[in-house]
Amino acid sequence: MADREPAGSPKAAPKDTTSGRSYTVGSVAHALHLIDHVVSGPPAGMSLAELTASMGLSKSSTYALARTLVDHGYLQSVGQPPRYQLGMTLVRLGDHALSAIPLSDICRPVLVKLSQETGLTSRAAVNDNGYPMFIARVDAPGAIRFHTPLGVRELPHTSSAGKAMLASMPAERVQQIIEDSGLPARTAKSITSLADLTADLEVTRQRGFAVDDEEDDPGVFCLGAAFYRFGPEPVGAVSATGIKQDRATRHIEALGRSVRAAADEITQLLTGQETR
Amino acid sequence: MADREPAGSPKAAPKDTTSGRSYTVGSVAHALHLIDHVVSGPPAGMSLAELTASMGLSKSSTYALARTLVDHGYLQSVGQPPRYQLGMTLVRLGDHALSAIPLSDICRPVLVKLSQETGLTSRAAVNDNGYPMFIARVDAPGAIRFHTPLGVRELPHTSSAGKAMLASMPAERVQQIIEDSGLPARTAKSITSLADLTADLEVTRQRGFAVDDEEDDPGVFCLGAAFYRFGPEPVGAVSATGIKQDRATRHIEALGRSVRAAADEITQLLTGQETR
DNA sequence: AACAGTGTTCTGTAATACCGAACAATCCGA
DNA sequence: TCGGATTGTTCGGTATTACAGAACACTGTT
Repeated sequence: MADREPAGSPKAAPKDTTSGRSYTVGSVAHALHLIDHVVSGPPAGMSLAELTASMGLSKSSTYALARTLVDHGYLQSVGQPPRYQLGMTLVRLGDHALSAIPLSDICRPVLVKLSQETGLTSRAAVNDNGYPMFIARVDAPGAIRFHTPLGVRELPHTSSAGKAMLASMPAERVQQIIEDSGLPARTAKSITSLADLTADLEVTRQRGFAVDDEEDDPGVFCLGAAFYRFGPEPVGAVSATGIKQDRATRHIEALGRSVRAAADEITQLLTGQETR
Repeated sequence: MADREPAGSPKAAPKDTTSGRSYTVGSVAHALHLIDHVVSGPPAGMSLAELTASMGLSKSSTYALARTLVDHGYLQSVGQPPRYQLGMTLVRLGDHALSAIPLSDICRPVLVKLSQETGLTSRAAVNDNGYPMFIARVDAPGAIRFHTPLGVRELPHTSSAGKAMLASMPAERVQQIIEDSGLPARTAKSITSLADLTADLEVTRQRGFAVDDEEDDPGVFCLGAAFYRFGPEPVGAVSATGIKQDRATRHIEALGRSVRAAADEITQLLTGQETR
């Protein structure tokens, strides 16, 4: 998020070489921002005019950037007048990047089973310095599609996967992680004090799984459990997500046991056989 | 495919402003090529020195490009000395791009069933001007992992998905597609003449599914069937992939019926309910 | 220790990414 | 049917900056 220009001044800061240089290529940064804007734009895609407005660059420059990205398949322009949306190259690269994480392949069949058992959307995350970074998702057959994209990190203290991982870490490490992330409130129910968090983690340990009761998203309910390979530091966590009102999320104990079992199965797969 | 430079001349063409300008941003193109090199490099990642060698740029320029990509999560540098590999942003973007294609969500459960029935890796592709562009993949539980990334196009005449789609197109349209793609031989068994292709498509029509018998990859066997929405022009195709020698690929008729049934089921889902 | 590799930082300059304006091609409502 | 407003595309000129090259820091090896 710490970026160069908030697209405020049209002429850009002329001499920002104050102290330390940044060693980044400006036009490339512009291009990647362009992609970001397409992502956060409407699904139908964005017109050049819209992109130009959001970029803070001239029309012709935006055009050249978009052309370059289209030429390489990072964007595709559909229709006439063209609307820019994400291209197939990104699908290819994302798939490739995912396949480099053997964990995602290992987790997927387990998640399929978990979703069948619970009727919920189940996901797996790797431990990214205390943050859960999601690398696999399996939607339940009839379930509502959640907006839970892969490749994103959630907060350690508001997600069930995050709390599941924190619960099996020493208090010192938890504090270190929270110092980095802070305890921002995502909803009214979010945990915002270290004392509350440690209490919640203690409950989590005794219960065997973590609960996120509308702490990250209003109306969304999550259960999570961590899995391991060697020491107590968790490798990652699985989570099951549902709507709070659904009857499927009533029997928390039973669902929690399923999540716990799924995590244990992944632990088994990781420690039993060699990953490679 | 029509690209600027095959990275041949190290200094690039200095004055290519001969007739028509290209309207592309050079440094962005460099950055995307850098990503390409990381993709085709070893899974462990590439060092800066290796990248510099493959890029035809100076070390410092390559460094600046890599830094920029790392800053945005397109690459990640692991270890010390750093090795560059694909980053999580690409996972996020790829997932986002895929989710913009509703077909992929519709196909996945059908493919799961198909893989369970056949024990093969099953995939779904959309019709991209006659080329099959793969948007979903489900590996069979115990199956060998094929190198079949999503987001890539296969050739119309060497893939079972491609031939399945061609088989339900008028001869005129087939010819038009083949004029674009040509009939390059991927293996010794590949079809290389239009006469052979039309004969094969006729067999495909009568059989109800397409067969790729080591025509795209030596030792790899594929069955495919197209699915539809409105007219006869297919929307896409499903395919099941296996190793030629496996006993699983013996009973071609039975497997073909499963593939055919899966495709029909998708057609049903597409025509029955509204996609959106 | 000296060396042969790395990756990182620095400076000048030539190239080019950017802007602004003009052009073309649509889609409106009048 | 016609303007008029909006879109996308093309075109020079100039100031910015992306680039090369060399110097620096760092690590492991002979």
